Parts: sequence; structure tokens; C-alpha cells
Amino acid sequence: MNQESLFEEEITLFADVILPVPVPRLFTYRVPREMSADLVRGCRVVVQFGKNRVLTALVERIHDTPPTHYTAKYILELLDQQPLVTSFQIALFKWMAEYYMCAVGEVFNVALPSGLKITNQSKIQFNPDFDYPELLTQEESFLMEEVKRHGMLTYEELGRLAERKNVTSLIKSLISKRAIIIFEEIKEKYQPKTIAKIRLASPYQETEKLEELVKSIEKNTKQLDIIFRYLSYQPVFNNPELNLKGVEKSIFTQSDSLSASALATLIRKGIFEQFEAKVSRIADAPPTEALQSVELSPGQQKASEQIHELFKEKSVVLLHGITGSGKTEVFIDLISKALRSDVQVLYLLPEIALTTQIVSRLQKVFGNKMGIYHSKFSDNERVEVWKGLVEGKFQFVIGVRSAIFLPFDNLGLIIVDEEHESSYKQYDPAPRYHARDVAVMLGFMHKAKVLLGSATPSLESYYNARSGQYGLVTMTERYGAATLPDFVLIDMKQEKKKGNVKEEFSTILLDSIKKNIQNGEQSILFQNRRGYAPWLQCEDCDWISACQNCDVTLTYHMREAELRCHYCGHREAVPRTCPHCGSARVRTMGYGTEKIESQLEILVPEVRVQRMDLDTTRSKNAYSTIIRNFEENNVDVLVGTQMVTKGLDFDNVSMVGVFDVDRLINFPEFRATERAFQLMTQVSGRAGRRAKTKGKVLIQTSNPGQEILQWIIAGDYNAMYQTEIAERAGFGYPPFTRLIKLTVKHEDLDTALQAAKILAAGLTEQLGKTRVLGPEAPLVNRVRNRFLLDILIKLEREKVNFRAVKSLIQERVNEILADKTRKHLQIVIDVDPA
DNA sequence: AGCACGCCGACT
DNA sequence: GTCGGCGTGCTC
Repeated sequence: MNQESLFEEEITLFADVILPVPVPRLFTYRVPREMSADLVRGCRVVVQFGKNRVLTALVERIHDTPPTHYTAKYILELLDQQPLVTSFQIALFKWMAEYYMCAVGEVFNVALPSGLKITNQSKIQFNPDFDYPELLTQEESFLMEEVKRHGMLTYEELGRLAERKNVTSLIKSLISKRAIIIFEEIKEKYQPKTIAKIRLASPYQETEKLEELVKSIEKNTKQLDIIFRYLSYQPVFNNPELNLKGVEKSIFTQSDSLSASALATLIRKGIFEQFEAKVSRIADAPPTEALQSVELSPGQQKASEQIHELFKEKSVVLLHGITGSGKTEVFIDLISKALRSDVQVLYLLPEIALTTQIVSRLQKVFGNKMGIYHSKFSDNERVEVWKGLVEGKFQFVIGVRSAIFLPFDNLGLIIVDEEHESSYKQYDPAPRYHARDVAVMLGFMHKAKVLLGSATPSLESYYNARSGQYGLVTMTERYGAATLPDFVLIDMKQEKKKGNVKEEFSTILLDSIKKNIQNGEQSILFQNRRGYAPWLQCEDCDWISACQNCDVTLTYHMREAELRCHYCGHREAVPRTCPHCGSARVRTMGYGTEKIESQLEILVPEVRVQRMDLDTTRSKNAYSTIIRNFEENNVDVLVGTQMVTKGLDFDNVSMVGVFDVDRLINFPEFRATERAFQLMTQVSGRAGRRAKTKGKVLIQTSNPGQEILQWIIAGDYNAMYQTEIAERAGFGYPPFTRLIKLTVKHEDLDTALQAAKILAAGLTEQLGKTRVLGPEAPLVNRVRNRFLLDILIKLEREKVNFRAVKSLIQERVNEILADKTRKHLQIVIDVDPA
């Protein structure tokens, strides 16, 4: 052995790891000698953190510098032989932590599907050496009997049996009396799915043996049937290797023509053997040999070429295509091209737009090269997409905002569809990131091209495109037979005077619904509010149903017969009489989707109506069931919230009706006009996509003169943009500034106000008066029994060193939080609030 | 975040 | 006297 290798063996390695905790720093652990050869950056390890916690950590750096002020604990276990997280991801996690002002651990925590984090379940077991039962209290004896009976219990199970909150002290007492022992079971949550398969036992793989066997059981036709069926799946005669793969057992046991008991006999006699094989949970799409291409219209072809050209000099391009212009085909074309040049592709969609409709369309083209990453998928399914990407099984992933965290190592193209959607912004928990903005950063890291797509781009993106930072491609023609719908503004004040309003419906709208039913066409009704009525009110004393925890009214849900708070989830029974004065004259006020649905059922008895909102789509398949039902024409009218505005493509919808557009427009928020325009344009786009007749959009409003309605009708994005951008410039809002919102929360209003004032004053002193707004009570100023106060910081894009200002803000926030005279004070930092 | 340690009030 | 409430501080 030479000097050098001797020296190498002496070195003790340490690993700095990212832990899934909101502590803004890395932690150093000692690498056990036997692990040091295999441990690399990007692997997951299991470590003990604190006294009683075992966590999954991510190796960020390996070095040989021992920590000076403490002794590092050992890494307990190495979970991966290959890095599970790429260097790109680690860099992205760090960037996100810095940009969105949170701990890397918080990013790591949301990035990794929980199936890739190990479970730490402490199990309680009876101590076989225990022989002092007289030491136990009565409660303890009872519990010991239970532990013996079950053999093993978890903390939670014991807690339930003990019927008390604090189990810890109980367990401590039992440990000290040596009645129980605790052991930790660390295991990976993710378990591959397996199915039972059968194959010929090894002697019978030989052709001769097999022939002998067939002869010997000649008379037993049931057994022969099984053998021949098996051989029809795996022709072992030609290729004995095929036998290893085997055949699914269920084929034999669940067939009418084959006997399950005959198979059981064959297995018992050792002719067949049964084994478990790993299978994918992700429904197998047909394999695609050569990528299929799509037929592009001239307009689409042109757009595709323009994007291609622009990508030569710009890394981000905005595709502004009006609804129905067929952006999806352009995307498919670009994705196919990217895949042919062997780079990875990520296609992001907002949650509600990622429907079976678009997925099956893409699956037809890309088959099993495509992975799907969706929140309604189980955790195991998400792990399979993650691992599939690491193993190179998928080259293309379509997913929701959290798909930006997947382990890409060679991204060439990122598409952010419906880029204006505010659901790309995550609010809770931290990191409070915007997936579109992160996608641009991710693209930069991979030197990939980023394509933002929308019919109604966000002002930020459009501004970036106009100012030359992004490329801009516009599609102005509707694709195929589709034409722009006709708009009708219904003046509700006038109609009411004329007596042409029943409940929430104008006669014009009702007639149109009826006409559609007669013609066998469908309608969509949009009301951006769920429940039956947003509040109840007493006609005698003006009592209003209000949440006890929040500063909002309680919404009346008729079907569940209860009042619900849409902020904290509080529920209560519907009072029969006014809780304040006892009057029986309690009325529902305002209206939501549920009321629209039930009124329509009364006003048009023959209607088949279906409601689609958060309340009707909670279960995994509810959403696709509703859509299928509507597609198959089992429903005449679909009533819904925002959900009906995104990504749906129905052939037979010729009318869209919109309720309460005024509330959308007048929402007190600086993005209200932009949002209303986007929402209205999107919902209008659902009408007349392929219908033989021209689509129609009926808008009920009490103020038909509003300018924004004219923009919507004319499809004039530019008019909206010009007016809004001037406003934003004038008042110093994005895209001219970047915003950071600080929300101070406390159960006591005065304490919250005092803290917020100090914070705002400190910030004003350092940043200047114009850059700090508030503190101001937000629209809903109390949630879950805590008062909220917002401070808004506006930072001009060019003038301000964003990074420096953020660390300054963090310091100020920490100062306020360090003051222990205020308990339970919380400050939420939201960079680029939605 | 979670969890333990430590300090104060209401009960066997 | 103990149990259990919550406040404080630390985690490699």
C-alpha cells in the first residue's frame, strides 16, 4: 500500500445537507466510513435531527472540514445509489429560497413528493423482560394489556386508546418502568406496485420436458387449456427466455373458459410457479415508435415558424393567440421538434386546465414518452414520474405548477400554457413562488427555450414582450370552423323595470337556454361564486350570517343544509329563526352557483343541469365524470365557477351566459380590470368552438356602459393593455415595480397594528416614503381569529438592488419577531404577490 | 416546523 | 405535592 492511499483512508468526510425544515441554513453530518464511497451530491440520506426526529435530507456538499463548535452526528442511512436530485434542481432550490425569501429546506420540502421522504414511525412494543406489574397505575395496566394484545402500537394508536392528549409523559413513564420498549422503523414510503404473474417452473422451460409434460397430462383438458393459453402469450418453444417474463395470473383466474382450480393444481404440482412483478401505476399509453405529427393550419404553421425564428435570439417567447386559434397544435408541433433533437420538454398547465381532454389529446401524439404530474394523482404515481425521469423513461412531462421541481437534466423547451393564470402562484405553504417566473429561471439554467402561451397575457408578460425582452408572436384567427361569438349585453336595471327578470335570470337569457335545448345545443352559465347564497340576512333586525373566526359572511349551502366559511372551513347549522331577534323572516342574500342551478330547475323544468364547482368536484374522478357527461350530451346546461372557463373544449356549446360581471370588474384590487378581462374572454371562448351556428355570449350587467365590456366584446386586448399599463405606470405597480407584501398577523388587533406600524416605519426610514405603503387592513381583515395587516413594498425595476433590499427587509422582520413582548406574532413575506 | 425542557396554576 | 398548560430555544 502506498502513502497516498493510506492517507486517503484516514480522511473523515462530512456532508452538508438540506433538511425539510424552515431553518435557513444547512446542517453538517458525519459520513460513516462504509458510506463514503457511494455518497454523492443529490442523494437522499436519513439523519437524526434533534432528540427524537428522523428525517430525509438531501446531500448538498461533501467535504472534509470538521465542524468546530459541535460534534456532527452520523448519517444513518443512504437511500439512493444514484443521485435522485440533479445539480440543476439544487441550484433552482437555492435560487427560489433566495428570491422568495424562505429557507431552502422549505423549497426542498414541497419539491419532493412525500413518497420520497421516509416515514419515521416509532413503534411501542411490550418488554418481554418486564416483571414488575405492581409498579403500574391502573391506566397503565390497561394500556399494557392492549399493547400485549396488539403486539405493537404506534404513538397515535396508544393515544387513542388512552383517550388523552399528552401521550408522551405516559410513554415516558412506561419506559422508565421498563414495561415497554420503543423501536424506530425507518422505511421508504414509496412501494412499487406489483402484480401476481405465473411462469413455467425451470425444468419445463426445456422443449423436451414440456412435450413430455403435455403428453403426460393429455387427458386433463382443463390443465392443458391453461398450458396452451400460457404458450400463446409466451411462445417458450421458440424462445425459452420469454418464460422469465411470465403472464399475469389474473388472465387465467378471471377467465370464463379457463379453470382457476386447474391452475392452482398446476402450481401445486410445481409445473407453474407464481411470482410478483413490478408494474407502473401510470396507465400505459400506447407506445409511440415514430412521433406522430399534426396537421397545422397556415396560421399555425406561420406561428410555429415565427417562434422558431425568435428562439434564435430570445430565450423567452410569448405566444398571444386568441381563444380558439389552436395554440395547442402549435405547442404539439414544437414539442415534437424538441423531442426529435433529444432534449427534455416540460409543459405546464394550471390545475383546472389540466383535464383529461388535453391529456388524452397529447397522449395520442406522444404516447408513453409523456409523463403526467398532477395533484389528483396519488403520491406513488408522482414518485413514478420522478423516477421515470431519472431513469430516462420519460422525455416529456405535462404537469401542474409543482412539476417545475422534477429532476430534469437536459431541458430544451418549457411551455407555460395559460401563463396569465394566477393559480400558478403558490401562496401556502412557503415557498410562495410563481411557477411561470420560476419556469423562466429554470429555462435560463438549462439554456432551454421558454414559451409562454395565452389568449389574454398577463400585463407583465405582454410588457416584457413589447419592450423586446421577450419575443412576441400573435395569432389572430380562429382555427377551423370556429368564429368569434356574438355578444349581447343585458341591462339588468332596464329589464327589471320592464318586468323581464325572474329570480336571477333575464327573459333573454332564459329564452336562449330554452331555444338551445330545443335545438339540441348546450349552454354554459358562469357565476364566480359557489354555494347557494353568500349570506343570510334577517329582514327585521338586519342580522347577517357571519363567521365567528373570520371577517366574512357565512355562505349558505342548500344541499348540505349548512352555513360555511370559505376562509376557515367553519360550518354551522342553518338557523330556523334569526339568532338575534327570533324573527322567522331570514332570507338568503346574493347568489352562487347552487342557487342558479336550483332556480333554473324550477324555471325550465325540462332542463338537465349540472353544476361544476369546488363542491361538486372534490372526489378524484368527479371532474372528469362531469365533463364526460357534458360531452356525451347528457346535460343541457353546465353551471359553474372559474372552473368552466379553462381549457374546456366542447363541440356543442353555442351559448355562454355570465352573471354578476359587475362584481368582477369592481373588485378592489389593482389587477381587477386585467382579471375581469381575462376571465370574461376565457369564458366567452367556450361558445361556438365547433358549433354549426355562431356562438353567443349573454352578459347580465347593471352597467352596460362600462368601457371594459366594449373591450371584451371587441376582443380588444390592446385597448385593455394600453389603458391598464398607463394606470400601472402612474401608480407605480407591476410591471414597473416589483412588489413585496408583508402580512402581520396577531390575535389582538392592537398588537398587530402596533407591530405593523413599527415595521412600516423602519422600512420607510430605509427605503423612502414612496416605496412603503400601509399598514393597511386587507379586504378580509380577520381570518381564523387573527387580525391581518398588509404592508406593501414597491421597488422600481431598474433603480433598486432587489437582493440588498430583500436582506434589509428580512433584517427588519427578524427584529420585530425577536421582540418577545409580543407573543404569537407572525409575519408572512410574499414576493411578487398575485 | 417540531420537540423537549422548564416554569407556573388546579387538582388527586 | 403532581399534571398539564404554554413560553422559549435549539436543531448539525
